[in-house]
Amino acid sequence: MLQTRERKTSSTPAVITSTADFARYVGLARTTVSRVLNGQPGLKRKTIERVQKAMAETGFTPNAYALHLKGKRTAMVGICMENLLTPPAVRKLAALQRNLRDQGFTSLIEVFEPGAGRKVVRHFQSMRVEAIVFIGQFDVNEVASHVADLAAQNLPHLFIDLAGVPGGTSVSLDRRQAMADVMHHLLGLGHRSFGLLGISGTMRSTLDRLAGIEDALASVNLHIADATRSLDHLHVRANDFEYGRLLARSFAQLKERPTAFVAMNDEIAIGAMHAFQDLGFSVPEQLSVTGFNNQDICEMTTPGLTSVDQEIEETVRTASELILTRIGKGSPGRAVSRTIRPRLVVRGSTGAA
Amino acid sequence: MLQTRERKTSSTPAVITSTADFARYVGLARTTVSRVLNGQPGLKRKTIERVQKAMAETGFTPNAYALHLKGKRTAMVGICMENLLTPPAVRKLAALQRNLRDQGFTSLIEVFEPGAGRKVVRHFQSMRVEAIVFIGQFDVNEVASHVADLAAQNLPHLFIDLAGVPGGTSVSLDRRQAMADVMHHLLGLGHRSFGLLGISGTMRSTLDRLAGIEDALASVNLHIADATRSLDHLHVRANDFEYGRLLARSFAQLKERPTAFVAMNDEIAIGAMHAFQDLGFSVPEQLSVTGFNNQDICEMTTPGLTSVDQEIEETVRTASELILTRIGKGSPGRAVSRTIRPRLVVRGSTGAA
DNA sequence: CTGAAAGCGCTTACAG
DNA sequence: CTGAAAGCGCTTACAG
Repeated sequence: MLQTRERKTSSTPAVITSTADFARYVGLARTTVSRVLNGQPGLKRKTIERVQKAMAETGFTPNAYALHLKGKRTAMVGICMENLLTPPAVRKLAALQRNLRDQGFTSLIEVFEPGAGRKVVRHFQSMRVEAIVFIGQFDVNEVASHVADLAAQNLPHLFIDLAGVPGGTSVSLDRRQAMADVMHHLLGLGHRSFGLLGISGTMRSTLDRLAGIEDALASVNLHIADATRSLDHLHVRANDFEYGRLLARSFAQLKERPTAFVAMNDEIAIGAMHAFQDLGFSVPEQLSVTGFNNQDICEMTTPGLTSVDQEIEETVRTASELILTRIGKGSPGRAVSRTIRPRLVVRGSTGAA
Repeated sequence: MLQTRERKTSSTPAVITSTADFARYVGLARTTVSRVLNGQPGLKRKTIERVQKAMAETGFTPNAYALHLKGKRTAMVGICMENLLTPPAVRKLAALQRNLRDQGFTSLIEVFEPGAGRKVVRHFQSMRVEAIVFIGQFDVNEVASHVADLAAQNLPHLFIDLAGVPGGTSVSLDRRQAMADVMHHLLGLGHRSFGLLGISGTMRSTLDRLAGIEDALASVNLHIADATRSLDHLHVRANDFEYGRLLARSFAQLKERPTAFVAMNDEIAIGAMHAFQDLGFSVPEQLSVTGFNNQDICEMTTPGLTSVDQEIEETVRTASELILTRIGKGSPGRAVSRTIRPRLVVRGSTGAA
């Protein structure tokens, strides 16, 4: 009793780091304390209260490392992010983290840089996460080797937004369909010549988009090489708004200018639309512009920006269900690719050719 | 040897979960494997290679929980986020995570919901993080109790963007100065009547902003109650763009309309500016608008939006240095409040009254 | 309720 | 290089 008093009034009480210390502090056996901490039956209410009071006083928390060593589930999921700067990716992260937390899981979040991914995956494995989720675009070959590793470790994984990884399970927007929808909309308005803004490169998602554009053009007997034009090679992509602006200025100087511009994302589209407007072109009377992601800003431009909604809620809901089921089964299961249907949102930035 | 072969060719090899299993697989003693894993000297190159090959084959990772139980540092920092939806907060998170990772630390990221914060802090403690960083605005009283807890546990903490927590160490933008700068700019342009957009409530950061507004007005003998007007109570804040739009429409109906509008953030400012323009007001000829955060979009509106830059790089650099120093010392140190000087960026949305 | 013991997966001396 | 042993902080029977 006296000892306890002294501790409490001491200005720098020794920090309690183990149940042994803590049991001594409360004046109970380690075993008893452990039973209280784990809510086991057959304890006097007074004992329980004593322990709870002491926890509040000392701020003691049982060491998670010892707990999990003893076999308690880690209830952790590792999340590999392409980056934390792309708004739609962060929205997916936020939604996923909320879903996982609601089911009692903690998220370990790491940015997964090209080439340094192995380190992240290893770290997640050493933390004995119960699953790994990848959000964003990654190099398919690099990531395929991780998929094999994880399968060998019996660890479920899931790609959000990256389809086509051998052995990979994924939930992703049907970008091919999305671009076909955009193109059909523009073709229906009479456009036959298209400027592509930022849609280039070898990333899987870009190839999917180009395939969708090709599909739609083929349906009216146009060939993508004839009907589209890209000036992406002329500028460096840093700030997307600025990139869109630069691309638009270059397109404006072209002798045979496309009548419709299809952008990689909303930022590039808005940058381009503003640049065109500054140069005296009226949108959509003289030219049409489309974005991608349907962010809040699309409502804020004049005219509003036609864009594609990713249906993030549905994507993340599907992803959460999939991964939680697999965690529950304790097995990665077989590779599955779920596809989310995009939604074209038409606004004032697109009009008749 | 035969046994090893069998394992390797078996279609579902038993998952190796401990150094004991692994040592058996390689055909070495546990001690030897452990020494290789920890890069200790005095080992034959051939032995090292054997172990490395086996690691690649099996994907085995030593259990982090056992490592840390043995006394290895966790090298983890807990980050409590107000939310993952505010772009500047996420940018701070991204920068902080990068800085920490460069120093060998892993970030545990959790959203810290009002009232449920204790759970997050406890979880971080149980994971034996070496420090806890809070990013964003929180209830000062709630958070003050955690500060006391952490001090008792000898755990360093840091608030990014929340000053004024008793016992708290913080790095934060001088919002009072920021708003004084904005107001001096507008006063210099001849404005004497101001509409406040979204600057209301009892959060510390809001009080700081109002104090800055008051300071600037006092310098020209104006009283804040006379010179400013808020209509925040008339609308619900959900989508900030939309909120700005709604507020502007209400202000437009006022008989005595302010000539300058000072918004909580860029989104509200842009929403308001667009609404005013739609109603036929020209900006900045008939009225001025200012934002806050200086996001990329500020360059994208017509006219460009005058805004305040948070100097995120400097903020996060200061924060990283502070927290890493304290982790290094293994002690929370005494409460310190570092202040970051904001930078007013003047664009076309502000002009003479 | 107490107290002694075993064991989770590691590392680190220690003797061979 | 091997092998046996101790110990990190827990939980869980087990005997009292």
